[in-house]
Amino acid sequence: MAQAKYQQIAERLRDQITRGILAPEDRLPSEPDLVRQYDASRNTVRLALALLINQGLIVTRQGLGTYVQAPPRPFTALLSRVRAQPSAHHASTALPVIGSESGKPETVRFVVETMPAMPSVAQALEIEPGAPVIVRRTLQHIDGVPWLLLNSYFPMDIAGGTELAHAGRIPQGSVKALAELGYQQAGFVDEIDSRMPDSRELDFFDLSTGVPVIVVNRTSYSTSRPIRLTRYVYRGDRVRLAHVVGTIPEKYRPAEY
Amino acid sequence: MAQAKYQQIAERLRDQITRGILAPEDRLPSEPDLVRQYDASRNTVRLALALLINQGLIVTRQGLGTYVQAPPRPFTALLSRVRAQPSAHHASTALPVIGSESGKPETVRFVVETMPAMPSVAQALEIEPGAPVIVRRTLQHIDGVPWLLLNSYFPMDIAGGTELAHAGRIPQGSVKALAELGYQQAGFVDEIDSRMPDSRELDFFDLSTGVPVIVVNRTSYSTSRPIRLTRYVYRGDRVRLAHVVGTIPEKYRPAEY
DNA sequence: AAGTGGTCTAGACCACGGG
DNA sequence: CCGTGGTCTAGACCACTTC
Repeated sequence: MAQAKYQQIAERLRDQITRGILAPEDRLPSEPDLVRQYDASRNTVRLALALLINQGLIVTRQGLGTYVQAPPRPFTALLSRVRAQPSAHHASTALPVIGSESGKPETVRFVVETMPAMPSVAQALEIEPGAPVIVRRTLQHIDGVPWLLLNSYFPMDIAGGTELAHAGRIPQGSVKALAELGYQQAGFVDEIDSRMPDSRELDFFDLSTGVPVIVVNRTSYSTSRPIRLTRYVYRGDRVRLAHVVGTIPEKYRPAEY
Repeated sequence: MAQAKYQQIAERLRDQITRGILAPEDRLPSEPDLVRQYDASRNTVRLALALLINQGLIVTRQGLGTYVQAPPRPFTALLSRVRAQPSAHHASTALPVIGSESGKPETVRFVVETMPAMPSVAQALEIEPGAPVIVRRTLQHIDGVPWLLLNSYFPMDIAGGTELAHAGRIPQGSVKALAELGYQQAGFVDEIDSRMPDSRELDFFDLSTGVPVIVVNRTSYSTSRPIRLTRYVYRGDRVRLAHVVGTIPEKYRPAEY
């Protein structure tokens, strides 16, 4: 046998999906049907389905059936827009959403707390691991869909005792607040990763298996030191990052540019 | 029962990994051991392990055992470096690699062909789906590790019959080649997605389940029209994208900036 | 040869969603 | 109620790695 039976079944089903024989939203044959169709045990059929689930091609709904996943990507977060004058770079709390069809992000939860720095946070902020940092956490929905988990980390010696450590919302934005504290932002580095969600992210985004998350780690610097780390976590199935450099023809620009 | 048994087993094992009781590279108990330890059937144990595999936490090696996955991320691709003068933007065939430890990318395969445009390509280039486009395909390794799948698509009316359609390597780069054809690049848009790999990508990168890919779609424009679509596909477990804006302190800059 | 994970079977009961 | 997917069991044989 060249290939395992469950892989053959998965391949046949995958073919039917990519060829359009099974269209998005269509129901696959039930598991007992597939057992008869491919002369396999139910466990083998489920192994085949698990492969397709992990590729994000299908989803199962208990009591209903198994369905071809329609890939929806309505939200685009604007990583950065670069034109001749770099002073125009935004640096808001969350990356702006572009595209006309989606609604505005709404914050469904917001907390400020002090906690010991995780290793990755400590490394970015150049402090000792476990040293206290101020964390501002935001959960955001768009049109009722959870789309963004946002954590901002500030070194204790910069933000301790300031409005960053206590205030709920900061109207003028934390970049301005940092500038008023004497830490003008001179630049930032974005590091973009993709990985599978942890249990917290799985829970908040209500993700099915086979959906990764996109993580943007934005480290902001004054002229001499790191002053902030902002970590954006997006669901990979609904969010795409955009990044515009130079001049592009007018008609290709999303409305909000 | 509040939670399925296989989920409880997975949770216990996940705890041991995150707490460091099971360190990276450590071997987990064998499946028969776990069967005894948790009083479950082997299939249930394997369901638990499948969860952790899909989160990228462990890997199995037939005949050897199951091991805690060490997360290696040695390669960083530079998406864009933005300073005061935006003319300094690179626009090479592949995004440059930064960081001193990794070797140089080597092209292991390179082909040029003409084929009908897939819908996503047609949309980006503003041509009819199925219309012919010229595709330049590159596979790249770093230190023997496959890291990049790169496809560049050119509209037929621009690149047809030119060196872009025939030549092997283009020494001066395709951006310059396009400029010599009268299509000076005025700007580009990057759209960054994350998803699970398809079978081609799985095969080239030799990925285990639970590892997503990062896709960068870079559409380049002249002053009036799209002139190129370049699609970069990176493995999510070894590659991170970087993006630098403004001025950051010298010591934080990777060597190649 | 022995131990590991990979594949497969046959059957059971449960939980959910809809008529 | 019935059909759907979700969970679980017990046992079998195969393929790979090491000794």
